Amino acid sequence: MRGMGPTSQPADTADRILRAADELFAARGYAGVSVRDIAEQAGVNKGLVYYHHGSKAELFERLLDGYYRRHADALSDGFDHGGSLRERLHSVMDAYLDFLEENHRYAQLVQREIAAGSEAIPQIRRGLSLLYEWLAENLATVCPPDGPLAARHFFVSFSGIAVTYYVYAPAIEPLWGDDPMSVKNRRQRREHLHWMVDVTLDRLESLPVSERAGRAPPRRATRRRGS
Amino acid sequence: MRGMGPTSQPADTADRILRAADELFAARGYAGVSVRDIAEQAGVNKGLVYYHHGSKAELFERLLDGYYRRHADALSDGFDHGGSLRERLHSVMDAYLDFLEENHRYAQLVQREIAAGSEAIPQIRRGLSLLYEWLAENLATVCPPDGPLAARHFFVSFSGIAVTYYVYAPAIEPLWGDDPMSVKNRRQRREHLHWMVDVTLDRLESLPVSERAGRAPPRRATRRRGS
DNA sequence: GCAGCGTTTGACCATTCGGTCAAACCAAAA
DNA sequence: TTTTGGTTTGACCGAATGGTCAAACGCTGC
Repeated sequence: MRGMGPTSQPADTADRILRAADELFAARGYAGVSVRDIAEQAGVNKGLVYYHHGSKAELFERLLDGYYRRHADALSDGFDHGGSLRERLHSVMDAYLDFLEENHRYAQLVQREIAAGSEAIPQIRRGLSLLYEWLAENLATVCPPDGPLAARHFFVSFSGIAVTYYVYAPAIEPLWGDDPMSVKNRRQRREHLHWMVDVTLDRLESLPVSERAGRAPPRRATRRRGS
Repeated sequence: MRGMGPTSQPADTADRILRAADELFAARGYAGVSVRDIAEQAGVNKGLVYYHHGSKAELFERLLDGYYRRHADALSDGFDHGGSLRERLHSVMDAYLDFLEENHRYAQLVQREIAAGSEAIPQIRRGLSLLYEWLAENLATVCPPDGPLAARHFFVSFSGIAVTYYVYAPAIEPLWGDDPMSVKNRRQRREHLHWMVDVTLDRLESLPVSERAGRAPPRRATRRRGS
């Protein structure tokens, strides 16, 4: 690695560039930020961006790699808690929320670039995959394998529910007339999500066994769109 | 308006440009698309983009305006259904899903540009505001005014849960090994969301009245993050 | 036929983009 | 002191960007 070189602060410069890129990419998206912007934000010569990180694309990739590592670490911390299914679900939810609160730029950054082709962003897919497979495995005992109550739908719903808050926070604020990222509101949000997990799990556990394994999911009180 | 001019197809050209911009902005984001790209996609001279729509920013604004109108129309269709609270909630959910299915590019487009400053995108705020105020009003009888079960949290959760699917569809596909936008899966998703509405409403309606109005929300079976 | 007018075209502009490079820099090893 | 090698700088490149414009086009009413 390029660490601890003879002069001033080599790794420090590379890191300042990375942090500047983090802020700008999250705020304006990959295409919305120029290398000049990044260099200026980092207080550094533009050429240094290429010296330390190769290119704009490679810089972006390194940024995502760092996030992916932290994401995977945070989730696996949540995964290897023991206890009942309910306790494990709450552990993972908390781990996910911890990660999102400490890396809320990640959610914005990913969210901005994911809508296009996810082809070019394997880190994101791998990150999602971890959570998806864990959930599919752990919900197998209470969810039917197919239909609207299959684990894969709860994966989308609960990861969506968790991420949405942090991604849309700047848009939510004017609606609420209150800062969604305040300590009080973040704690309330956490309680809300745990309540949702409990309510959902309660209902799933109360399903007749026949409806958990069969292909015909419960349709009670649901309806189609024609009013 | 500039409609029905003497030559070839005036309004048609403006519309083709708008449609091309729609596709490209949704796929690559505002900054990721050049006016040349749009003109090429529309099969039209670049100058015409400026002739018909003024500038890139103004073109984008018109696009959002059109979506906002359709969004507002779709929602108000769902709003003025009668019946019980439960029936009205399902109507609005269906109206919202109908809109998202017919305008899935809107979700991607909005989602891409909302994370930055929502300052410059008043159309988006107004669109969200319609749904937020309707929900806050209609949930007032079953939700406490504050705390983790306040209507505003359910607004974020359920709009998030609904939108996420359509925005992340390209990223979900490789995970599922199945196309989330297929007819079968979209119908399943709809049933899943109605199930979530029912489960949530059931629990809210079973809350003791004291917990619906008081400032202390129920904490049963929820926990803090330290495991 | 001809004027009038909305539309279309392609050349053109200044600016910014991602990226390169030779030269200068500077602390530590010799 | 001189050499060394990782680091920093500013000038520079071709391509692409958003935007402009005078000229050409083509239909309609006269």
